[in-house]
Amino acid sequence: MQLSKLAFQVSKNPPANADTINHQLLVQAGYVRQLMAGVYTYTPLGLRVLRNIEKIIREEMNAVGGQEVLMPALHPKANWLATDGWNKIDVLFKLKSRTGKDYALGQSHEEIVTPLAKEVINSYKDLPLALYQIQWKYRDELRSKSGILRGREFLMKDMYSFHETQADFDRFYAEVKQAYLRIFQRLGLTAKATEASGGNFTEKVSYEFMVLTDAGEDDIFYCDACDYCVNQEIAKVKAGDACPKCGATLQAARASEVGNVFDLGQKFAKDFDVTFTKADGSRDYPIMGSYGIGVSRCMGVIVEKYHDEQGIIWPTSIAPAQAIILALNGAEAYAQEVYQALTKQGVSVLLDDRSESAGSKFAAADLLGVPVRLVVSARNGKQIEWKERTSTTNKLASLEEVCQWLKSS
RNA sequence: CGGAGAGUAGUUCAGAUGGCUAGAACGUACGCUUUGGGAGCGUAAGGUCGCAGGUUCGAGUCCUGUCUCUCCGACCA
Repeated sequence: MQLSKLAFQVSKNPPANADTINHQLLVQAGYVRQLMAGVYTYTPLGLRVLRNIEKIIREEMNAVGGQEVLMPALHPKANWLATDGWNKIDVLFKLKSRTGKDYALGQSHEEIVTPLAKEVINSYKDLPLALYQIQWKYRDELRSKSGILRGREFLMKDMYSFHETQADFDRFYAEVKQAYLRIFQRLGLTAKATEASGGNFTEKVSYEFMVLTDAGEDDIFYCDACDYCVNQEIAKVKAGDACPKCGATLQAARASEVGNVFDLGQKFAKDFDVTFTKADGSRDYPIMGSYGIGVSRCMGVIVEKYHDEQGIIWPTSIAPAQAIILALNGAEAYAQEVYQALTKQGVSVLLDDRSESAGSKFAAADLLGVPVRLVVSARNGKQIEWKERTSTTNKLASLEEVCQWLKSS
């Protein structure tokens, strides 16, 4: 990607009306554009980040046996009447066609996936089944806020599993919980599996995956010594209390929920009359689970966690590129050469070939937050200056060395 | 939905007590100069001052309504 041809460029001015870090930096760096409160466009570079996050999630979901589908976002009223969600869920967006028919926009997909799964679940031999998708969700929030952290439209990975027995569900539930922790770790986030209420979904305890950040909206109590963590909304403890698991002192913190897992029991299977034949010939309802990850919210939380005065600092795993080449004056031709060589080697690299001053290019590279900055300058001959975004020092290297380092990173 | 702040050039903003052709910086176009931390000089384009009413000889400025954004709250799978 050559910056001179890029549709959305970095801006010298931070946007007005953006108080939250992720909102401010993502807009200023040109990763997103706001259409209205809680609704954003992802630009070519922003979309790259989103896709990189998706890729990690897909790998882990596929690894636990999830099969990807893409369900509709536009739903008929009937499915939401079946669970009474049409009346009970106040964040459900409802709309009417010009012929007077009622529709809903998907805020989650239990009402769609359950009747869908009914088609393929006949026998215990068809279980377990896990379907997932990565899709836009719509929620009629009273107030959306904090940049891309709480949108009325947001990208979510939602998986739904169906099981023959509670034991099999418990096994899968634990596997997904581990997969989630791996996903967040790969995204550069330290997520705490937090006990929380099941909301409208279930009476049982659910787990929310919380990342500590002041930009979040949840208050949690957690233990530094072990993995105990509980949402304040159901907490029977408080900060300063002894951890019920290990006895250490509990801390209070603000956090953002980046994922959750729910034990749905047989509620939805019963609502949609999904049954299967067991080995003994009797019929039963499958046990269901649902598992969400806020993909776009993750992107926002990552910016909240990884930035400095100069701009964003993307974790390498999801950065829009591995490196950015700055073509300083007198070295434009060689910079092109380096860009072509690295691209040919499969390295994802940006080239700042704009007719900007050196200072402007340095500032843009910092703001964009690409992990490695490669300065190509007449002053260094064929040597390339390597500097990591997180480092204050740099070193000179040959094109071959740079290529090796990037390919192994 | 309650409370607070804000809507003026592509962007960020300035425009006391109402007063003539509404300004700046950045960005953009052209020319010259310049090239290691958001360069300099010159020229130019770019605005129904969110929208709709009203008061007034005269409204970006005052009044009413309305829309939108941000923050706090309520709310939140």
